[in-house]
Amino acid sequence: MTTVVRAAPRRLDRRDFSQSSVRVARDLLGKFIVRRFERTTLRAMIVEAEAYKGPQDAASHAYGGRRTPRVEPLYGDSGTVYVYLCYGIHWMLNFSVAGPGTPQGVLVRGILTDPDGDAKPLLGPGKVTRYLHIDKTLDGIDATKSRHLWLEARDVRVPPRCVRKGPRIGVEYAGAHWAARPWRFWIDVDCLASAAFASRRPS
DNA sequence: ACGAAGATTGGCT
DNA sequence: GCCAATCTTCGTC
Repeated sequence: MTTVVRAAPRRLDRRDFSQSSVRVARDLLGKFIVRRFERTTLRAMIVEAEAYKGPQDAASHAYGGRRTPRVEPLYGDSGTVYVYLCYGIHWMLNFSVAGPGTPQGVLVRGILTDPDGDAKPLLGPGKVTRYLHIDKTLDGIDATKSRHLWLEARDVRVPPRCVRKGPRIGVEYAGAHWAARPWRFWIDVDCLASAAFASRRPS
């Protein structure tokens, strides 16, 4: 008889969000978003995320040190939630990272939903927020403390060989150089599935 | 006060 | 591949 040791979920804390945006974007792969509202709890695994570097990054809302009311959450403490409306239709979910006063951010672009064990990929930042019921009311909250939205590390191992990276999406307006930076990270879910299968077999 | 643009998505040619 | 939807935000006048 085998015993499966399952670690308790660990809520991501200030330190987890305090690294550079590129590092956090990579590290958020395989982590879970937990969203609570009206006696409902939704959980989804992050499978795609993008890094924005702030003042130096022409694709960032904080480019050139821009500091308007909208982007203020980016300047907040690590783990502050930044939600904004895109094209008047879609809410974008971001986390401020790299420390207070440093407007780096990570955009969540894709999740794996888990309704009754039937995991299904939801790719696209607008689809992510629609599924999780995320809107402006969550803008500015602290994800390390909130009862409505936080992140968890659970028993999911993401083999490095299953991680892909490439240019960010929809930022051509920032110019070829910044649009080409490989700061979008995602999990090859097929690779992850076969890795999980392999780990269950004797070596 | 005005207007252009946007870290997207889905539908149609 | 092209384009409309939809509306807040912010630069400019």
